[in-house]
Amino acid sequence: MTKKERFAFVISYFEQHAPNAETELMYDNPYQLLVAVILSAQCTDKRVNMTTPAIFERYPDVEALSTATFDELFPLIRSISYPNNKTKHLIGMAQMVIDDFHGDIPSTVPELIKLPGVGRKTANVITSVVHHQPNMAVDTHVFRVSARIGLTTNAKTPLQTELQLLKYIPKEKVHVAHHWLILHGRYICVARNPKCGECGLRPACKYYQQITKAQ
DNA sequence: ATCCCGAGGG
DNA sequence: CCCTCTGGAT
Repeated sequence: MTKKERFAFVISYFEQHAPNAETELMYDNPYQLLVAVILSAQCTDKRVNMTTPAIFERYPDVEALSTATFDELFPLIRSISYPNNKTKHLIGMAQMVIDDFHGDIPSTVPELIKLPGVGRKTANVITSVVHHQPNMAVDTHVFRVSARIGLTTNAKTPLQTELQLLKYIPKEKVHVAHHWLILHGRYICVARNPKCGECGLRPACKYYQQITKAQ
């Protein structure tokens, strides 16, 4: 099976059997999405969603967040990963948006990456979800699932995965493909003991071919 | 013990 | 390239 055929199978499969999410990041606007994605690093969506309502109530917009103090915000973030870093990042992000971007959340990857706490993955999520730009955010799920299936070969960094995926996924499908891979990784192609028995991608999956061949 | 929609710094 | 940050679920 060529790589092109593999991509075609995966895209076709997901178009007919789109995975549905049990929990997803909650947000009502770009500001809330940016905060939620910054908080989501090495943390489940469910846990992020437990913290964001209080944050959005206390800091309803980026200007309010820019005036927050560390001691005020920290307790609201205390129960998720890296609360120290994330508290500093959120306040720094809000201040930079106010000072350097006139209070508007930037809409391009190079601008977003300048914000504290915002790396390539987060920038790709914002531009993809909010502005429908054909950018592929590569998180731990997309990285693992793509490698297992064989959509990527020898990808050692998220950037390599991103570039290899963009080469074969039509631009208009990048956004939805990102979501497919995330959800597939979260519920089926999990890191430990992937549920190959429930996976419809078996005919196109390199990992499944290997483990069945080894029997 | 390993993983979760990573980022920043060396 | 590496390391550190660092809480909760499984």
